Amino acid sequence: MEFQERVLKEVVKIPRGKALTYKKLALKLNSSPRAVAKALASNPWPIKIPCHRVVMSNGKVGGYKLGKKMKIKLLRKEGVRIKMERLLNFNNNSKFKKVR
DNA sequence: CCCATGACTAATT
DNA sequence: AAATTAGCCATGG
Repeated sequence: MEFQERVLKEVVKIPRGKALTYKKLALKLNSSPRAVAKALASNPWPIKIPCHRVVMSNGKVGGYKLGKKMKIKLLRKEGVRIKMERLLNFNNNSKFKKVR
């Protein structure tokens, strides 16, 4: 199974209004955050796959194929609160970052 | 096969 | 607190 496919399979599991970091994805896939990011950057279906729910480990939103503006807009639309490109309530150790 | 390139991170300055 | 630096690993040339 291709690496990118493994990444996307995980990404689709992220619930609405929540976010996962590149790092956590990488750990789960025994890879590196950079490799994960690269896989998402070449995401063939930026609409179908919710890759906007993958953020940086420091709480900043990180990049997006269609631009940060769009990424933030999508997250906000799902109820995620963001200030200065940074997610709020980014302080828990649960599997997914709970926001809202 | 070798090398450069990132939607990144952690440690250091 | 912001900027640099050194690792990271899948991918494409």
